[in-house]
Amino acid sequence: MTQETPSIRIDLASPVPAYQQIVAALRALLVAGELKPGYRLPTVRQLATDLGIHHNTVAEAYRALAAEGWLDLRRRLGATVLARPAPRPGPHAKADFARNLGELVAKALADGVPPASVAAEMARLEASLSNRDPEPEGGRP
Amino acid sequence: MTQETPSIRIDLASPVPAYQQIVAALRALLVAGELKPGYRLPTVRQLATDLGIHHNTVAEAYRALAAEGWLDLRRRLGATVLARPAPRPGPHAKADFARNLGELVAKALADGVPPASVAAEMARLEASLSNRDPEPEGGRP
DNA sequence: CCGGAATGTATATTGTCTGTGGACAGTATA
DNA sequence: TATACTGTCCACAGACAATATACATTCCGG
Repeated sequence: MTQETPSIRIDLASPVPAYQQIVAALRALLVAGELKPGYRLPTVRQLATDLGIHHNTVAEAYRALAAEGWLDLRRRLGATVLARPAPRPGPHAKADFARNLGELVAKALADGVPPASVAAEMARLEASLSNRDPEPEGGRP
Repeated sequence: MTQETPSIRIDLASPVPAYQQIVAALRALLVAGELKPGYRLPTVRQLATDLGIHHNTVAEAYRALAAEGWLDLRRRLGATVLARPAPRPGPHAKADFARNLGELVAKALADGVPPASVAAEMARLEASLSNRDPEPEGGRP
């Protein structure tokens, strides 16, 4: 096929809903620029078969991403990645991130992950934040 | 009163369950060492009143923390913070943290939080990770 | 020693959410 | 135009969250 399917993995045993896992995983790829505007995602039935879930569950994830402005959903055309300008942050966006980050780190430490590993992972992400393309050029057809 | 109540805030409108918010918030305080062994947490009814929820919801959060080894629950005595050794990390602990961290950062960027702010918050936490007490000494009665 | 109050626990109930099944509607292609 | 493919809608079963209510246990005052 002309474009490789984005490698998504979800954990059906996890308490976090499947469609939310799909949203989080795809959004990470979108933010990272691995899914550029114009990209065509797999059909809901195709991705559902790959993940072993119902196509309606994938459809709900796609709808959530479309509501965020990432995707354009059309019948027969599938899901197309849009060029999405970064929105103005809401009043709580930064504070919410800080709180969730603190709780996530606390959870990792409580699970026994060495503090050095936690710090290293954050430092790795910081580095990748510096190398961000400020304006990704449009993909070619 | 002799010991200040830990300041916990939960968002009843959030889709994440209230008892999980309590668990995450208290665990962050426990990991940070702000709640030392011997500390007595508010009673389930007291904290429930403060948060505007049912006392059974707080009790469920306390039970979850007790199952993790953080608290000792006894009738009439309330919840007492225990000295909890860091467990050996499970096989997926580190990888799970890395994945969740990446998705959390992607969410923040998608919400419009400036990459510099995201990096700064992570750097701030890294610094606090260096200043950790390797072995907190037992509190005195 | 006893009784009441305080506190965590157990059970039942109600509403919400998640995932699925199946039918429907729209669109590109032959 | 006919057909196959694709996203959408509606209804249902099961699980989960939060509550109401009653109970069991423990401390304290007399």
